[in-house]
Order: sequence, then C-alpha cells, then structure tokens
Amino acid sequence: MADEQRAWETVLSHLERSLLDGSLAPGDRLPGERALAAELGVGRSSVREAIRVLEVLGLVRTSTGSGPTSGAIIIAVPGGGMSALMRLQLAATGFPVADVVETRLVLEAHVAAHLAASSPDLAGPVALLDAMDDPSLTQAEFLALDQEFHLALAEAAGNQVVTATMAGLRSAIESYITAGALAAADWASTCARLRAEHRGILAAVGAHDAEGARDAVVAHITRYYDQITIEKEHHAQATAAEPR
Amino acid sequence: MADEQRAWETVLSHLERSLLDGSLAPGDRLPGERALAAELGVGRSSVREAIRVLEVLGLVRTSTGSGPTSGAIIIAVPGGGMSALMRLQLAATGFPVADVVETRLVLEAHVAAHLAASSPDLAGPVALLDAMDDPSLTQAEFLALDQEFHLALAEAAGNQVVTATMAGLRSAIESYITAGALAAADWASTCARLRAEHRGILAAVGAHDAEGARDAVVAHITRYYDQITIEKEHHAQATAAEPR
DNA sequence: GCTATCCTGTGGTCAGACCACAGTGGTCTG
DNA sequence: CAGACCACTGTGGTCTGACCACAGGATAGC
Repeated sequence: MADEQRAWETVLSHLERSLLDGSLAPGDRLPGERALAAELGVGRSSVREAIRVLEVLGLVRTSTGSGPTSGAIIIAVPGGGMSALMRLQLAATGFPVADVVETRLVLEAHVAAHLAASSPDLAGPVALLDAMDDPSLTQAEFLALDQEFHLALAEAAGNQVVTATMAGLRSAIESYITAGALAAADWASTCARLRAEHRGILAAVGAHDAEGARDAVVAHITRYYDQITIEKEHHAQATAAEPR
Repeated sequence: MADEQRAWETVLSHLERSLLDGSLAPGDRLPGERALAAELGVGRSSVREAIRVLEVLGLVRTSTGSGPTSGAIIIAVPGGGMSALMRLQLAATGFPVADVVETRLVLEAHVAAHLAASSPDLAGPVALLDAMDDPSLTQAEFLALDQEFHLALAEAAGNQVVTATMAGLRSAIESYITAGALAAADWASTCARLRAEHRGILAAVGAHDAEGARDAVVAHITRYYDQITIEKEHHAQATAAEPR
C-alpha cells in the first residue's frame, strides 16, 4: 500500500517522521546510508536521493571521512534551502526580481514596525553598524555585513520564519545585488548613504516610532534597488557591444 | 578545476545555466538521464540526484513511459518546493507555528492592501466564494477551497513570490489547520463565519479600502487560529488520558 | 482499415564495486 | 616512556551495469 510512493519518498517521509517525533534532532547524525538503506529495505541510491534533497533544503550537512563530525548531520540552516529554491525558481519561471524585492520589502517593513513596537535588544545590530563604519572594508565585506545587519534585525524581532525567508530572498538575489554594487558609479557615497540610512532605521526603532521605522526601511531598500536598476541599464548600454 | 564541486552539483549548475540562457524553458523536456550523464561525463546516479532536487523544488515533473509527455519536463510550480521546504524546516527546527501564522498574516495583509489599492480582476476569488457557499461541501473540500481563495487573492495581487511563499506556509501548517477544524466544536457556525469574513474582505478590496481590507484579513486569520488554539487546548484536556 | 501485438525508450530501482577522506588505534622509533 | 608514524576502518561520493514497469509508436495480422 505504501509502495505507491517512490523509494526515495519513503526515505524522506521516514526521516521527516523521525524529526517530528524527536528521534532525530538538530546536531544528530543520520544513520549511515548503507544502514538506512537496509533498515528501510531500499537501495542505497534511493537513500542518497533523499539525503540529497535534505542537503539542498539546508537540513543536513554531509561530509566524508570518519569520526563524530562525519556523515550526514542534521543542521537546520534557516533559509538554507530557500536560497536554492528562489534562485532556481528565478531561473526557471523568472520569478521577477521585482517580486523578490517587493516581498523582502513587506517582510522587512514588518520587522521594523514590530521592533519599534516592542523593546528589543539591539546590541547585535548596533555592533554590526559599528563594524560597517570601518572605512577599510572591501565592498564584498560591506555587503556581507549589510546582509548580517538586516538579518540581525529580523532575528531581534523574534520570528524565525521571517528571518529564514528573508535570508533566502536575499541570497536569491545576491548576485544581482553584488553586480549592482560593482557597477555603482560612486560606491563611496552610496556606502555612506547606506550607513546613514541604517542609523536612521535604528533610531526610529529606538524611538518606538513604528511608522517611521517602516518608512525608513522601505525607503532604504527601494532606493538601493532603484539605483541598481538605473545603473544597470547604463552599464548595459555601455557594454552592449562587448562579447559575453 | 570545476571538479571541486560534486558531480551532482555539476549537473545542477549545468541545468541552472541552461535555464538562465534560455536553452531550457518551462514546458521543455530535459535530455534523458542517460544522455545527460554521458554529455556531462558523470554517472547516471549523479544526474538523478540533481533531477531529484529539481523535482522536490517544483521545477520538473518526471514520468515514466515514452512519448512527448514522458521524461523530465520543466514545469515551474510556484511554491512547489516552498511547501516541502517549510514542512521540513518546521519538522527539523521546530519553527513555531505561531511564527508561521504571523508570517502568513504579514503577507496576506500586504496582499489585501495591495489589491484594494489597485483595481484587480477578482473574478477568480468571487467564483471560489460562490463555490464555498455550497452547503453540501465536506469539511476537507471547504478547507481546500478556502486555501484556493487565499491563493487566488495573492495571485490577483500579482506577486509570484508572495503567492509561492503563502502556498508553502499554508501547506506547512496544513495538518494543524485540518486538525483544528476537525476539533471545532461547532463547524457549521465556524464555516458560516468564515464565509462572511471572506465576503467582507472582498467587499473592502472592492471598495478600495486598503486599511479595511488589511484589518479584515488580519482579523480573519487571527480569529481562526485563536479558535483553533483554544479548542485544541480543550480537546487536549478532554483527551489527556487517552492513549495516543 | 482496424486491431492486437511487439518494440523501443523513458524513469525507477537495486546491487556491487571502487575511490578519497579523516579519525582511530596500534606499532615502531627515539 | 613519549612521540611520530602508518595501516585500518567506516564514512560519503561516484560509477557501472543490470533489471523492472510503463507508455507510446511501429508493425504484423486480421
């Protein structure tokens, strides 16, 4: 009866059930592939397909070798799989980038408003902002910190799902962000503006100004993407004749 | 040089690139597993792992047999993978249900407000509501239509990412919703209330009352989950001594 | 011309065999 | 005795070849 699902689905359901009933928890090691195959009466390749799915979804980390850190280990990277999912959906159907950005906007605006309405611990975000003031940062480092800052805000708001989704959305359009930053005509001033806007967001949050915080976030993100979009067009024109 | 990624990642990147450069588009058939394996110089099992990932992510549909509808076909089910992702993340990390609900709230509120601000085509949602008026519907059928209604709203709002995410969130807590409905003390009145609230949401949207639409959606969802939560506690008390 | 049959190609699965890798534990050397 | 060294073992990663069920198309028979 249960044979109607394919072998790898059997494995996946088994693992999902183990997670739900607590016999598997983050940090645990999965049984070896061979053991799992024998236990469930399927071939090893089917087990591997299931584990592969879990890996892409950010639920397990696999490594070779022996010892307690080897094998398939349950992690639970928030938004781990979201990244791959968004990227591929983007590639396939063209989830429009604008939709991704808009979604990010909705979530981050909520986060900001939520933070302003409560009295969260903002030590993490503040520390990140301080780190971002370092003028010796490379562009990549700056963007990484920027990413961390936004995630730290989401984390402070305390909603894991929102945090994970935001992480996924961000990484889905990471290449887009990076490309845009590289093409930025005047990175120094852009960078300075971003710093100021970040401070502004935190200030509004600290002042319990929900509307202000929401508006600040919306403006922050909107402005950045507008800039990228515009400059990308310029850049496209400038390089239109170049070979790819 | 590119050998540093695992074989199945090679396949996945290859397919992703093909999607991006347009040599693969939704509706197309992938090359056969054996052909792909030969082409990329990897084993068939590696190809299968990559395809498996794409399948779970809702990007391809596979079927056996021959003919033009067989093989792996690129579909691009919005939110196909999101469902699996959310469910498993929920299982693994214990995303609190409350977080999922709150996220849903944020997104749906945005959808409602967005719809009210524009002049969308609401024929689909209206038709669904009419279908839900059928008193002979089973509970499961009603809930399925309810799900469709909410998704139809999101679709009308035109943001595919939001739609997909909502679909994923919903399916992640589907068992929770169903269980709650089953335990509902008075399903008939609950059902009637849901119908009325749905109409209310549509009315506010139609009247271009963004705030009203937002509030209506928030109230709609919040009330339902509050009810479920309360009744679940009662149910838990009533059945506390029963064996599971 | 129509029907029944075989053929072909598809994914689905399994079994077995290697490989590279990283701890583990023993052995050898100083 | 302490240290370095090395074979052993178990892990995931991969490939190969084989078989199955399935569904459509080609073919032979009526």
